[in-house]
Formats: sequence, C-alpha cells, structure tokens
Amino acid sequence: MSAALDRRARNGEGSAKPVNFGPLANWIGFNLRMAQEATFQAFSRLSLEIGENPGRFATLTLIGRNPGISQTELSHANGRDKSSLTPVVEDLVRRGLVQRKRLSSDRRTYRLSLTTDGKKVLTQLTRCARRHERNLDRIIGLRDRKRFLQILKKISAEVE
Amino acid sequence: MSAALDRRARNGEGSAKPVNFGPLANWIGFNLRMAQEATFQAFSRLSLEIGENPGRFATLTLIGRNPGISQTELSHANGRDKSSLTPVVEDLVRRGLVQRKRLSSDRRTYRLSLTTDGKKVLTQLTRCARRHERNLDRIIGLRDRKRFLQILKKISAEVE
DNA sequence: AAAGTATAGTTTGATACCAAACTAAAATGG
DNA sequence: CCATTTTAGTTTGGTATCAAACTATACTTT
Repeated sequence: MSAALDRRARNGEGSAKPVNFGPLANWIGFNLRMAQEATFQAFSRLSLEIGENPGRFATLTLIGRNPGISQTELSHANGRDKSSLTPVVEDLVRRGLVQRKRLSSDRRTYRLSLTTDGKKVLTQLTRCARRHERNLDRIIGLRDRKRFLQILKKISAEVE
Repeated sequence: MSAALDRRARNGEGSAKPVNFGPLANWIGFNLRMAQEATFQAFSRLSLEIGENPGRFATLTLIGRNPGISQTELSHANGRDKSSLTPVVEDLVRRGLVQRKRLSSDRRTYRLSLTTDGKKVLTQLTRCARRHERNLDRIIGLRDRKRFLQILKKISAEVE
C-alpha cells in the first residue's frame, strides 16, 4: 500500500527512515495483497459517495446478469462462502433491491433477481465502478492492461 | 442416469453451470480481488503445514529486516492499521518470537526485534514463501513477471 | 416406501480487520 | 513554565469473512 510512502512524503525533507522490505519487495503475494487493498479502499470511497458498500457491487452485478441464480451458485461465482451471503442477501431483500422466490419444484433453493430499484442502484454502482476502472487503466496503461488481466485470471484459475 | 449424478459428474472440481460475469470479467478490481484471495488461500495452506499463520509472515520479515522498528512504522509498512497490530505483536511476544523494549528517550514507543526463536520461525516461513512464489512464477511465466510486479507496485503507490 | 445420503440455505463461533475514542508521554509555543 | 497539540500504542465497537454444525428438503437404493 501507499501508507509507507505517504508517511515518507509527510515527513518530507528526507528525514524519513526508509523501511527495508527485504524479500517482500520482490514477492508477488505481498504486492498482490497491497495492490488489492489499495484498489479496494479507493473503490470503497467512490461507492460510499452514493451510499453503497463495495461488497454489494459484485453481488448485484452477478444477480443482474444471472436472474434466477441460487445463493450457492452466487457465492461460488463471487468467491465467498455461502454462509457469508446469508446476511448480504437478507440486507438486499430488506432494502427492496433483490427479490427471492422459492422454487416449487425444489423448495430448498431460492432464485434471486433484481427488482426495479435494484437495477437502478446497480446502474449507479456501475457508473462508479467505471470511474474506478478508468483510474486503474490510467495507472496500468492501455498497452499492458490486457496482459495484466490475463495473468490475474490465470492466477485465480491455476493456483492450487 | 439420475439427474443428480449427472450434475455431480459435470460439476466435477468446482466447475458449475456457467455464470455470466458481465462487466466483472473485464474489470481489474474484481480480478485483482479474486487473484489475491486465491494466492492467500494457497499460502495459507502452505504455512499451516508448519503451524503458522500467513498473516505473521510479513510481520516477522519486516521486524527481522528492521530491528528496532516501532509498531506504527511496522503497521504502515505492512498496510494495516496500527490497532490491528496490537494483538498480533502480543501473540508474537507471548510465544517468544519477538522482543519489545521501551526506549528510555521516548517512553511511548516500543522497539521490536526478533528473538533467536523468531529468527528460526522466520527461516521456516521464508522457505514456505519461496515455494509459494515458485508456484506463482510458474503460472505467470518469467517473461512477464517483472512487468507484472512493476504494475502491482504502481497500483499500490498511485491509486488515489 | 423406508433408510440412508446429498444439497440449499441458516446459524453459530471464531478470526482479522478498521475507525474512533482513549491514555500516556512528548513536543510546541505563548 | 503551563496549556495546547501531537504522537505511540491500546481499547472498544462494529463489519466481513470462514468453517462446522444444523434444518429442511430432495434424491437414491434397496
């Protein structure tokens, strides 16, 4: 993250004691974490402007794109445990953004879909996310973007 | 011949009914999160083999490389809030891996350093991390590794 | 059709984290 | 000097998450 840099910047006039990161400086795992947390914080700020939570964004998008999806399918797609989804869906339903229906053919599963209000909120969130992505694009550069994205996907898919 | 068996067979290792990711598929933020969580899980498994917590690794490395570092400096370098560090340091001290000393010149700050045991555990953890990094290198490919790392650092440093 | 097994979702208990309020010590400046 | 502000670390309160145990329903096997 930029905390260390911030600090150095704040201290100004070179009086800052630089931190030795040792092997961490060169390791993918550590830098992946720092980058992920920085982008999460940034998106958090943006989505807070419209009174929403960044965690809701992927959830709403996935429901919007897959009407009738079940909670378990959704949790897998979103990379979260199904139990984490229970309170999230509860909240979205309570706020009238998501609708859940029991299937008569299988009364265990719910089918999730967006309400009209849910679609509106998703539109706002998507605008937010596009702004965020443009920032990231500016940092990464268009030349490297595609390759960078490919590598991220490859890591998700292949890391044991 | 049963639908359930068919489904199970098809689902095989986590591959479920195809989900439409919509714009998420192309967005850096989402894929960064997924990749980060995948690598974290993988390293978690590795470090659990030696009975350690992945979160401890960066902490021990930073203390080892910067003997006498304060908790605030450490938390910044590690990208965590200083309050998150309190229980971590407590645990490391209790287990005899880290030593904290008050400064007589400034009795607010602690100076942290590794004990002999702490150095031993760090050596083990580092071996673990090297194994993990080799896996990631295999996935990313040596040709792209350097550029990939640069971009991660750039994101950490520059995202608003 | 009854017994056993698998699946969808919820509950519970634990962990890691952050942000804000707090305490103690040090620095500032009037 | 004393009052104010800043700094280092802790405490408190709240959120997000996972994993395992649980409930209800559906499926399989005999």
